[in-house]
Amino acid sequence: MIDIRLIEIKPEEVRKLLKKKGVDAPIDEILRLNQERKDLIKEVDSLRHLQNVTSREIQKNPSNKEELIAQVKGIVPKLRELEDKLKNIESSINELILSLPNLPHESVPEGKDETGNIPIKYSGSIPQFDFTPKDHLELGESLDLIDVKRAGKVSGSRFYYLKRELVILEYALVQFVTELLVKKGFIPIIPPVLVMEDILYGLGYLPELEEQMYKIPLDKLRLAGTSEHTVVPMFKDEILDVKDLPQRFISYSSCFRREAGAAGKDTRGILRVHQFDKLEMVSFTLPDKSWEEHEFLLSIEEEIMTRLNIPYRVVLICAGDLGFPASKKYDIEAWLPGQDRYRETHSCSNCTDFQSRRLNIRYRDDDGNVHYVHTLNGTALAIGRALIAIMENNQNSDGSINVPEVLIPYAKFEVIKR
RNA sequence: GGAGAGGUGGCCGAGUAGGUCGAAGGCGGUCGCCUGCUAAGCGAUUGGAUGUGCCUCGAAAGCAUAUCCCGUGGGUUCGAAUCCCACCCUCUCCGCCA
Repeated sequence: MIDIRLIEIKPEEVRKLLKKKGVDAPIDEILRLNQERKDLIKEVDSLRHLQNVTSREIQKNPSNKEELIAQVKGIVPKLRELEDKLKNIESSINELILSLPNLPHESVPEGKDETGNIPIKYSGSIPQFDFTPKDHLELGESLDLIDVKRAGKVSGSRFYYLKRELVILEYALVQFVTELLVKKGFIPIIPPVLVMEDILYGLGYLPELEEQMYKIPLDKLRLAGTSEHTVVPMFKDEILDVKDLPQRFISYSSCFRREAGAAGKDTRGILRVHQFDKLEMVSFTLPDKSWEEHEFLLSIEEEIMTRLNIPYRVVLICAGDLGFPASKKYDIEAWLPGQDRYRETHSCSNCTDFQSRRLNIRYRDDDGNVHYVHTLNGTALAIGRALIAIMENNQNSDGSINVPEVLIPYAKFEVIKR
């Protein structure tokens, strides 16, 4: 959530930045309510003060008891009334502020939607085949690595069975990435995949992703769409020690997405599915270190792609296409020969203090003062899409697939063939 | 799922016939003193939120002051950590089970 003080001090700047994100913010309404709130607090506080003083007097001077009680009883209804009013105003303000997305960073380009995104870097060489490359499903089915048909029978569309070497390759990827990140100081973690709804409101993903998340109504729980949903809120309502920052996690979990509104889109294969496994990086940092951290997370994503030898490009996401809590975001898109184009495999966001403010995650600095941390998250590897990229980029004319060199020590085989 | 216990400050832990309790005591932390250094010892200090005033161009920080916070939300009362209700969570035992 945006700091209301920032709105007070620089209302026009906030308005402008939100406009960049395509949001027409009710700044004036917020300021008006906030003034009303402050006036009410003054009134309520002075009444309470009077009440407290009188109550103490009753205790000290029991002789005047009856009279004093009568006196206080006079102010109680008024106080109740003002308190209710204050509560209402506070929740109105809250509602308004919570509906505002995070402010975009100055380095974020203008733009309405994904057409405004800017590729800023290309890396790796696109493989040249002297045959028509197959897509991952064709490869996967002929090698008996992917079974979408039977999954449809059991779970419906957009589900799949991963089989044989592809399973081993998933384990290899998990180990490869986890080892790499642990070496860099990340704490490996396997989070719960079910989340309480309140937490998702705190993260700013509900109600935004209402349609996108699986719901378990009986228990008011949701299936996490990414482990960001469960790792970031770990420190809800906590005050961290400055010595523990930055704190970095590499999380491995299944992710669940309803893909509502994507009907008919990417229906082939396992590119867009309801359930997939993902390794996700989450960082908690000092406010003045988060931009540095953002670049650091991106650099790790690039390192992983480079070491897997997957051609990719980095895309800077424009203001209009940023997620609700993100102040700046990079995507990485891998080259997929089966589609003859780049497709998103990673994303990396700096959410600044937007989530920590909502979740009340703070740290105490060396002077003992308390501030909000910054939170960041980035895909280390989305297993399904990584497998697609590996299969399609490393295929041979006979339909076999070469295992990327870095994975061979983990997978213990070099080629997938029948 | 059945039965019971409990949720207090960074931690441990007092506090229920309602009244200066934001909260004893201990540990830990910080700062002093002592010491050649460390330990011990001695002394002091040690939560968060919100508002207002001073300060500032504003914010932050600082100082002062008021209000709120003893799992969460309501209620009773002049007054609640203490009484009542609802909810959440934790623990123990039994049952079931990957």
